[in-house]
Amino acid sequence: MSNKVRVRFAPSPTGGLHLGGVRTILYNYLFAHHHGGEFVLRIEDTDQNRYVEGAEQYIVDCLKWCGLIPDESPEKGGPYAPYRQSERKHLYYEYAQKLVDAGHAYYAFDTTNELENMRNQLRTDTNPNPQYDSNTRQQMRNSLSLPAEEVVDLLEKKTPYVIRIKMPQNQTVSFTDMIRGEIHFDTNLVDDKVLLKADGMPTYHLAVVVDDYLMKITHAFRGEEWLPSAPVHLLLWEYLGWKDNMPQWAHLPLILKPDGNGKLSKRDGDRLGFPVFAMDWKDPKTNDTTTGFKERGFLPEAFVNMLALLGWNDGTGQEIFSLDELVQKFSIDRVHKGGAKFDYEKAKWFNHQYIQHTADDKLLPLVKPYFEKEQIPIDDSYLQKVIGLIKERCTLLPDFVQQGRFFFVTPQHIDLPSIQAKWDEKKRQFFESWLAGLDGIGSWEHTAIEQHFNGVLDQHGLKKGDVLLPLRVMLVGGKFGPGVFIIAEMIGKAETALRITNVLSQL
RNA sequence: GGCCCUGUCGUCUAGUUUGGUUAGGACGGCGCACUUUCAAUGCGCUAACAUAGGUUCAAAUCCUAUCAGGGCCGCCA
Repeated sequence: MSNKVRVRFAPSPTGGLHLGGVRTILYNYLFAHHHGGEFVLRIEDTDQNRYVEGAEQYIVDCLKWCGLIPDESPEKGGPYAPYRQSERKHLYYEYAQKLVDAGHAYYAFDTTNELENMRNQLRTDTNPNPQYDSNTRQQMRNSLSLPAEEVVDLLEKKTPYVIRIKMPQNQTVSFTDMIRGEIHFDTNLVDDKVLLKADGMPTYHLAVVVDDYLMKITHAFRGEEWLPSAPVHLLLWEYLGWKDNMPQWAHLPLILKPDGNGKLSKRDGDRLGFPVFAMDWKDPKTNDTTTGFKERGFLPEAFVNMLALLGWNDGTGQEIFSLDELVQKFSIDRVHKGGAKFDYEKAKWFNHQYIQHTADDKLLPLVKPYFEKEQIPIDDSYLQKVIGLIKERCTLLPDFVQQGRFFFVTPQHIDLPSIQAKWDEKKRQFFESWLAGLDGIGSWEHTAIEQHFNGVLDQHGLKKGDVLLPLRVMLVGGKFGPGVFIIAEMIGKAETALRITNVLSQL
């Protein structure tokens, strides 16, 4: 018997991939690799009404960007293919039927309207959400309440029906969650969930159990919002006779909105100005694009590192981990139980850390597109030097353009007021004579430039602090950037002279 | 409303199993230093055991109750 760890991420391809989803993927990946196991991507596309064009490819792209590549997936295949539930449709009926035969499930013929009527009629202040359960099932139209002949008749007439689980009465269903410990449920309070829909597709409840069994999943991670339906799944594993093969469950804490409380949603990101999806998601119906972490200028390594620490830590205080380190150190019992509010400031801090620790030549291809997008003419080796000079003041990739543009193009907007605040004739004369002597500088290199600059300074009886800021503003356009003589060296003698002359004429 | 989950600085968290810490770290904020601007860096400050009762010489840690927040209650996942 093989004990190989097998986990799966099972998204429904209905839109952008949420932060929480990526974290679930990450924990799956880390757990699998830590234990030398396998990580499976399974697409749960059993709801035909929610089918969204391109959503599956988008998920695959996100996984690739994050570097969390599954061992088995729809595109890659594997020994348990197909990995798309819509392509496994034919498998589920048999199991649903088995459950009916064993008396653990039943046919229900109620129409949508009838269900709605039942809920409306039974709704009271003390019971705002009436369920289809052991209390109400006898009043509904199903193979438990109807005479056997009528059921046969309805089936023969091809009346649409669903198959529901028959929740037992007076039982306590328990299991041990890997991060929460013992959890108990009273079966009287759980409803008869639909297992097989009228269109022949399974619901999540049936599909997750059947596929986890068929795919030999050993550990199942999912969000905490699934906890209430756990007893259904537990019972299904038991009724199908697979109890000994049931995976160990771990219900992950939720990622909460930064302000107030509640689950973090795409809307919160729009409202507060930060991404929630991993990558840009363009809704094919509305054509609206929601910004992703990737396009916002995050490094995938930073994004993944940040997510790993949102609910987990290794107990040492270390915060920066490579993916390999995470694989090595991750353990499910150090996952926090409580939900974590997402902190965008901290997320940016991680990215800043990663930019500092990434070599300039690795940064080059990541930064380059942002310059191209702004149609700034670039030379690779020059850009790489610039990157080295400005990286410490860049938090997100687009910051490089903001911080480095003046290395490539003459600034259009000059912060004149900053110069004018302390401007006088003496300073003008200094700049003019320095300009005139520029050709006297032996090699156009920052130490030589600075030396020459200091010499002229002495002749004019000025202090360095008097003219350095004006010089900076003339070359850069504003009060920012690395050492001013290095900037002069980089942009060249002619451009330096040009910028100074230009600004001088405006003063 | 019912059920389930959770509760340590503003935020992420260490510490809870095996009671004894000035309750530690990080982000943020504030201040200082450095400085040629912006950053970066270094240093410092800020700030928490949800509440109430127990048990105990001693409780963040064990027990009880309360409170608060969250999740779920679809032929969605």
